[in-house]
Amino acid sequence: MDPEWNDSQPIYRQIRDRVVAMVLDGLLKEGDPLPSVRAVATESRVNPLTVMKAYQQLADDGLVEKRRGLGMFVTTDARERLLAGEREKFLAERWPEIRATIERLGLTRELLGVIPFKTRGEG
Amino acid sequence: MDPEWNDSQPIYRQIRDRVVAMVLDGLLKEGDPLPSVRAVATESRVNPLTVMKAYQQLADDGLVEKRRGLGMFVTTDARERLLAGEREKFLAERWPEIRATIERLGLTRELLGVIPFKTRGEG
Amino acid sequence: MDPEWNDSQPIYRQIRDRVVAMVLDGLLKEGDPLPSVRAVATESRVNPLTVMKAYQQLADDGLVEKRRGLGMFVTTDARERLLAGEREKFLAERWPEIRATIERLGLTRELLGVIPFKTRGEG
Amino acid sequence: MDPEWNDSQPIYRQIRDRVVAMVLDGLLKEGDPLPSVRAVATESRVNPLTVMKAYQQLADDGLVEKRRGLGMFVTTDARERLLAGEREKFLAERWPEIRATIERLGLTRELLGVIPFKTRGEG
DNA sequence: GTGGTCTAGACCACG
DNA sequence: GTGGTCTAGACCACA
Repeated sequence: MDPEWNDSQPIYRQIRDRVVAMVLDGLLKEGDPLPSVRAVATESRVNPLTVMKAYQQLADDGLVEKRRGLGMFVTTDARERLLAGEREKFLAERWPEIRATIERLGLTRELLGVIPFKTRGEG
Repeated sequence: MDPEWNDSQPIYRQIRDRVVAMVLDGLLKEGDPLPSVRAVATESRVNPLTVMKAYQQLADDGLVEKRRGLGMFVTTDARERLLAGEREKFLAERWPEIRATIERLGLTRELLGVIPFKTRGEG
Repeated sequence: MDPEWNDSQPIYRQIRDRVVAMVLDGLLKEGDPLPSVRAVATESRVNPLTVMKAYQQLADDGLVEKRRGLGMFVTTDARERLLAGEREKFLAERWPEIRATIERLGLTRELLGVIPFKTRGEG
Repeated sequence: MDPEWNDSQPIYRQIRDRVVAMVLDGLLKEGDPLPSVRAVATESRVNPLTVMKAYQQLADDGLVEKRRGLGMFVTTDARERLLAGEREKFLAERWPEIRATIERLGLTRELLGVIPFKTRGEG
């Protein structure tokens, strides 16, 4: 009904991932305020609790810090820590299974599209 | 406590995926019998209903067929149909998100390991 | 209105602390199931979400593990890890301030009651 | 980002406690002026309303008194009344829980550091 | 304005 | 039966 949300994953997870992506892409920088819980809830027509759950998880991960009465802000070095942490998690927890599937299905670089050989800029 | 199961996915899904992998890898060929529901349930200490659900899903996908009183058997051309179907599903439903993650994290072929350029044998 | 709950702390925190205390006191041992979310909610006349929040925190802390469809169970070595972790946290985060207060107020062992000199049994 | 404030307690409470500590430690004596709301707010980069709330609470407790146009001053016998009141509050409201935690964690005097046996001078 | 907590009640997937 | 997610709406403390 709402094309914004993917039904195969909880909404709070998608909100969380969206923020993570924005930090990784540099759209949210250190010290930037996150849109308020209420704002996101209203705009995306989602319950505030759902947004809060996502934000709480970001805070637990140290990606965001709360300032009483003011809101939530991207922490220092959030992007660097994210890159390191998410990379490790991806390579350890997701990639082995994905790679096995790729090989099992006999998929090739032509079908998958190219993955760069050199690291792209990170700064 | 039980390292056999991944908590991030339903057990019946993992059983189903395990059978699919065995077919793709050629460990289960056309006409081969699947291990009995009871055997799998006992050995993996899982509720028989859970195994049944996995097998039922395999039957619904046309990958196995029930023969009354005998059990379930891998159907003809199961591997070929699987390859086509799973490939399509993977490329459409999973790969785009995975690829976006890879790019966002700046992962390279060195870190991921090589993916063959040419299609490997499929028959 | 309900003497069970202390108004100065969130209920979910009190539920969490209650379970922690039961593990430390040996009333809940490795592998023991936690009372179900619904059971606690009904018995304590609290919303299931509130209980869930407490239980989720216990799971995040690794004190408890979820088994799909079965419930939540005390993990191996939960008590030992709790003792170590909670001790460290208490000594680092709470005790310095508490001790400063005690000294500032000029409180003595007579007023506070005795604290044992030797470690009590832990096993 | 600002190590001055502890997120687990409201800022106005922390300001209040800071003044109380200074009185108990003799750094602020009877008749001494409190730093102005504006000064504290500027220096600690806090909303003046927050400082005001802390000062108001101190005034409500009879620890300081407002003199129109001059500011706020520590009242007579502030330290003595504080000692009595805070002691009672601490022993009744905080110490029982703290002591239970200490015993549960099996903490000893060695780990906690020594608490004097005799009452130290009280003024 | 901000986030934090809670309720009542619903629907879902899993075993 | 279990936990998981979500909604709608309320009240609170804090700045």
